[in-house]
Amino acid sequence: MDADKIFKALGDPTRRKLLDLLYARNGQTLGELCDHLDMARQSVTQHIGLLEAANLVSTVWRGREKLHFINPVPLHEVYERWVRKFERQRLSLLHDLKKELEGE
Amino acid sequence: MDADKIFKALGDPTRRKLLDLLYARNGQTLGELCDHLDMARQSVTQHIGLLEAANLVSTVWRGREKLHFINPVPLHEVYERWVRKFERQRLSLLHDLKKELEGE
DNA sequence: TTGACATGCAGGCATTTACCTGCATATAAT
DNA sequence: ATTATATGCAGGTAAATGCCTGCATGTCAA
Repeated sequence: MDADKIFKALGDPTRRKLLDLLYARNGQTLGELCDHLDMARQSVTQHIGLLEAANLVSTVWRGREKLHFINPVPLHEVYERWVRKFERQRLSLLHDLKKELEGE
Repeated sequence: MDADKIFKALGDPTRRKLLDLLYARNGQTLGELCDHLDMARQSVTQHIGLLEAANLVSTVWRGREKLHFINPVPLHEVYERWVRKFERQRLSLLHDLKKELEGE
């Protein structure tokens, strides 16, 4: 997994909205996705390009139409590497802070 | 939670390394963190500023030293909103793709 | 076969980002 | 008191980013 591409792809509201749009209905065409976004088609294409590069979206051509599908695998990998790892610290944080404030 | 700040904060290798450094030993000072990074102190300060803005790192002053602590809460919120939501689609993706390739 | 439709490609511009250097401030140590 | 240490603040630059417009290509439909 390429954490850099994944997080950068997710670090933009338009691209997160694209994921939500595909979550609502998977397999939409570029044009359909554009209908929900207030920007030029080419800008949407660029955003989708980053989502594809991060492997968050896969596409299939059907005639002249390009269909878009969510790929949730990278999200899960992000979870394994960047969320789960840090979860065990959740409860200890306050404790650490207090210790430090008391001069340890 | 501010997804934008969180993902943008995570979308940089230096900042992810900072989180890993703090995971290895929580409560490090700025100087200690700088020792592991090959860039000017001020650059590290800026990176930490973004991590703080995303609430991924909390700091405490002890005299002239600034101590840094991971806050894993935003990561968990990211998981709830951006990973868990999409997990149920994991198995259905291939099915969707095949359906589309067959002309639905 | 001609026109309409869905998309790609190339390039241009303004903003943001990631880095730097130089100087200032506050705390600790001698 | 004076010096050393830890950090902040201000500003400058090059590269990356996000948006656009104009034109090209390939597919469907009349």
